[in-house]
Amino acid sequence: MLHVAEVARVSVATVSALINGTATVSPELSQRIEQAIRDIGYKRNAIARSLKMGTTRTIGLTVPHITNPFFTDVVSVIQQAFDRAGYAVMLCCTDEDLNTQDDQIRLLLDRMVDGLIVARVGDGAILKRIVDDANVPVVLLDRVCEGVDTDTVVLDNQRAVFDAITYLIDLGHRRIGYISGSFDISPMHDRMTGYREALQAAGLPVENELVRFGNFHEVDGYNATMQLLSLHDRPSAIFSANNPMVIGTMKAIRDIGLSCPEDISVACFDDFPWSDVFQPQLTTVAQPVQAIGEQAANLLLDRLAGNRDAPPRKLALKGRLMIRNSCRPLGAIAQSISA
Amino acid sequence: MLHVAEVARVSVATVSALINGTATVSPELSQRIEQAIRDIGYKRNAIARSLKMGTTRTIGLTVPHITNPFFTDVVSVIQQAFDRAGYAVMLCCTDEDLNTQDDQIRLLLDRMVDGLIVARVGDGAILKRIVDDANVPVVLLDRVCEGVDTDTVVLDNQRAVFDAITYLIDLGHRRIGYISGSFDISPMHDRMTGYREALQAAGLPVENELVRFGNFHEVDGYNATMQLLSLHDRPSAIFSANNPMVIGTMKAIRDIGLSCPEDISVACFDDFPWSDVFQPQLTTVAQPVQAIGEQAANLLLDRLAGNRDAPPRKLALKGRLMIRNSCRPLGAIAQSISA
DNA sequence: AGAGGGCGGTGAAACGTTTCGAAAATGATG
DNA sequence: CATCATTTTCGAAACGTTTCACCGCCCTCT
Repeated sequence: MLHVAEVARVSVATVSALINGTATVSPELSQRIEQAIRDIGYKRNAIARSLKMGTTRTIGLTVPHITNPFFTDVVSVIQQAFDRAGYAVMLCCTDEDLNTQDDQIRLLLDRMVDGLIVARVGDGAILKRIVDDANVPVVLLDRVCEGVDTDTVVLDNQRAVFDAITYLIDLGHRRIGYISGSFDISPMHDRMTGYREALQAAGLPVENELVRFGNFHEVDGYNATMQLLSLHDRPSAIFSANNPMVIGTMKAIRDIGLSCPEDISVACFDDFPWSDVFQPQLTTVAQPVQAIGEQAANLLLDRLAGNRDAPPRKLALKGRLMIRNSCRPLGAIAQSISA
Repeated sequence: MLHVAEVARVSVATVSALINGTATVSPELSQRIEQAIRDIGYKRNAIARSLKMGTTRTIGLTVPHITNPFFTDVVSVIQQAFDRAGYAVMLCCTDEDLNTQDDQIRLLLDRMVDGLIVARVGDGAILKRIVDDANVPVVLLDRVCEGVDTDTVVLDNQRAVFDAITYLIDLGHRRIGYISGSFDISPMHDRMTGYREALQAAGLPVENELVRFGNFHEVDGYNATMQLLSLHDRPSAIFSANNPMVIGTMKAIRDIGLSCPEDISVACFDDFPWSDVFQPQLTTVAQPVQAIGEQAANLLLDRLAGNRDAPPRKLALKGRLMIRNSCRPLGAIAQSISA
């Protein structure tokens, strides 16, 4: 900029004024400056600008796994939204690990991101502290966090699973296996509650042996399913509370020599692009990923636009049960249908 | 830092020296400074540091679509690699659009990223100019670029498709439909060449009506497949040169009332996590995503470590044909198998 | 005892912007 | 033509670091 100013024979203040339109500069000087900018190929240094302005026009986004199709889609939507608004987004994957998450949030905060969208991992205590003394707006995505009172976008997980399990019950299933992720994130807790309540509402017992826990990965779903299928009285249906784990479920079913839906019905959380192309077409709870991503982006953009003092806004969106052919009717229901 | 210096009754230079370990500071002062840092909750401002140092420890990464599972995986691997090295990564999705790509690369360059990994889109001319006058190392991913002479990691696309088509031919297929993305990116060109050469090597004609072009999206695959299937003499197999398009292919096959592999065989580029769980299990060309991501990261990290003058390095990795059950033997071969 | 060499510490310049108050130029008015 | 108001331009400080040249000080060696 100094160089431009010299070539155009003006002061740097004038160049800055022209570039930012913060003051009127005469046509004559404008032209000289613009010419100089072109000649030199000048590009404004956003780092220096950020230092002075105290804003980077960059936000941080952390998700547990980008390969989980839910997060893939949400990241994609959020990236587009901020791109439109002229923001860059720094992406971090925490790999469901608490320490990694802390490090990454600190990394982002160090770099003076203007805001943060976090699909958090683990206990919220550390996150709360980090967020409190960093003075940037934060929106929590997918997972609420006790004690962190900030904008939030989540799914109504309890209701969504309630509906899915009720659907299975209506099909005649009585023993329904349930594979959960660990309880330290809210959706897993809420989904489990939905499972329990659906059973109770139908007068069915909640049996501990039918509930298994895994760490969100395919292999966990595989192991959990193996355990469920080797029960003395095995379930006739399995619901997996997350998407990567259901792959393990399907592989376990295959490896044990059973088939879906003939021998066992399967449903899971999170839709994916291939779900209605291959057999079996998986019955899933689809999250409104577009809406979730957009709402999260909007909440943050609104804060960034200056609306700092509004009370925290909590959005809970509705999931949608996508009924396909991976769950079959059982018992009396099946007979009345085939009759 | 000024504040810390005051509280610890030392100069800022000493604080800086301690934090960075660039000079020895006496145990006494060290302790006072560390205490002050804790008391105040001081965090070094990475922006000011970047301005002074001329490095941001941030890299830019642009991909056409993060929802394409190939790019999802590669992004994930790259993110992890740079995370380990203490770099942040800014992610941009260009949506296969040239202008978007230009804007985003400029955005990244403005923000003074230390390096760039680009899965480019469209013609390389503008990219070349942008990259030339920005003075940062660039590695090209997945797609080479005429005239831009820089580090590159690609797949040996021609060979990979050659093998896949040859496999179909060996199964007895003679009329093989081919759905390509547009030719302005190198992989599509090379894959097409592989298709042609495989046919020629087998003494088969390359028929124009069997080759269709799309714009990488599911809907393009759908339309192209519809066209292929309504040919007077329709192909017995279809190869899709990209992954999202094959979803369209499968939907078109279903909608037209055919089934795979009984009526038509299907294979495609890019493996995905569900490919061997559902029916049909798709035969795919798997790219070594882990290696591709790591190599790209390593090339860039090496440049960032100071190795600026080494001549451009071009890596071509091998794909792997994952044979599953979406392609069936035909004619004499089928009979000899069933005999 | 004086010279030389490390060591620990500091002041101040520099990175490339934005911005504020003041100065200069211009135009309008009496 | 002097005065005032308005518009345009500018100088310099500031943002929060790093770094370089320099300065005491103490130790060691002749």
